Amino acid sequence: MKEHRNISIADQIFDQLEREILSGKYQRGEVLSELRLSKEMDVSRTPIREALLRLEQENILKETGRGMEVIGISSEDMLDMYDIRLHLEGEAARRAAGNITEEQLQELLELTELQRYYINKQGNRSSEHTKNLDTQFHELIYTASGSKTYIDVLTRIHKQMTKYRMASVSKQSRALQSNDEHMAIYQALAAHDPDAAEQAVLTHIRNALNRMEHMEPIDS
Amino acid sequence: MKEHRNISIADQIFDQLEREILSGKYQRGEVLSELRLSKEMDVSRTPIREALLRLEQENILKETGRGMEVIGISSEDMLDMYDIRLHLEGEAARRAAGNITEEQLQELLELTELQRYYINKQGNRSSEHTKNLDTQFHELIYTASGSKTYIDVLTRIHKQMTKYRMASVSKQSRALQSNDEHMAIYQALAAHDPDAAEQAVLTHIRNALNRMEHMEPIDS
DNA sequence: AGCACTATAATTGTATACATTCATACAGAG
DNA sequence: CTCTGTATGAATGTATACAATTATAGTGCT
Repeated sequence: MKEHRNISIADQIFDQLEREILSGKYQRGEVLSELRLSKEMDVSRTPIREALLRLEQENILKETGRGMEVIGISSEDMLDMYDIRLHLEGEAARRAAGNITEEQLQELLELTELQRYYINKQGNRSSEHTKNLDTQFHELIYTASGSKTYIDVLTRIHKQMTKYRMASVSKQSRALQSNDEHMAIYQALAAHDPDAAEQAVLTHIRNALNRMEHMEPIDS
Repeated sequence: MKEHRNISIADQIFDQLEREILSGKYQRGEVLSELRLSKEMDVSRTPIREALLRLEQENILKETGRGMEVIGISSEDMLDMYDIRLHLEGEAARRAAGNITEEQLQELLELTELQRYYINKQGNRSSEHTKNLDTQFHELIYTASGSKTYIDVLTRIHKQMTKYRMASVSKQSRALQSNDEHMAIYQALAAHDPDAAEQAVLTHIRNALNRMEHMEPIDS
């Protein structure tokens, strides 16, 4: 089953810009101009414009009248997003427990183990890898829920949260705790136990919220 | 306080297309071509393309490889959306009960009474008016919740549901029951009672779900 | 020195031209 | 009659040209 659409330049630019914004290359408040980006990337304004438009719809950029500004997410917004995840992600996990395939379970386990490896390694971009793996872990569970609507809503929210979390440092001990929780989620899903999966996910989100509230944002 | 952005042609086309799709002018499965639309509306492809792109991001259109197809929402998707609303809209109502202004309450009451008028009138476009007022009613409550995140998530979902609901006929008796429930929600909000507001909203959604499951889709 | 006005530069919004892909229909051969 | 190949048309994707708005800096006047 092949995709019916080739990867366009606009798609690639969208992915690239999203990565660069979420990873902090473009700081909060910075204004991106179409012309500047098109010169930097050596393409015309058209695909750049398309990519910026999509990023605006994802609440990652905001139109200001003279360019697209990298959105700042307030800590209040962040709390709301955790709140919504607490209301939705347990149900998504319940569904995933019933639907997840052996192949998906295998991938979930690999993501978890790889994340642990990077946390222990403590290398240069280790923190970035750790967070990317966290995103892949949760989005895989959303996918396994089998519900297009749940996938859409939760993926959008998780992306926005990533942008905020990227701008913070986290201690190794907390990262290890989070990784343990991922393993617990994996085991509940591997046992196809909806109740256990729901509880493991809710515990993980509550703890993540707690960890965030005790984190110091970096200056940069 | 004026907006910093003028209403562009692309914005207008986006609004117009969304209305036309949600109201059923373009049927599910129909493919919209940029060139055709640009001729019909006598503008260039550029703003058309931008509008279609935004509609795609709202899950109202889908890229097919040879045009944008009007998305069909399955009854399964519809159930998921009700499910998510049951998980989120109670909390939004709780918050609204605390934040809603007198002016918003006044508007809520007017929307409710106007809706009752149209239901009783049973005119030509009465059903369309009724549903538009329903949308305005719920979106006003989302706004009153004061949370950008709740507003975004719930508004998106409610829009998609509207598209489905527009394609169904509903009996006058059920419309009146729904309107009664709106009035109950209004009264709970007017009393600034979070518990009552949550319960009234949850009851309304459960009943709406029930009403939908007993509805006959029109053929057209 | 300060203020106002003008000119310029930068930016988005829109139109249009060009490239490319893909489906479809038609014609010709077997 | 069927299959295949080609040509044509329609659609998107991209580049570029043009219009209009706005911020900013500079200059001249008081």
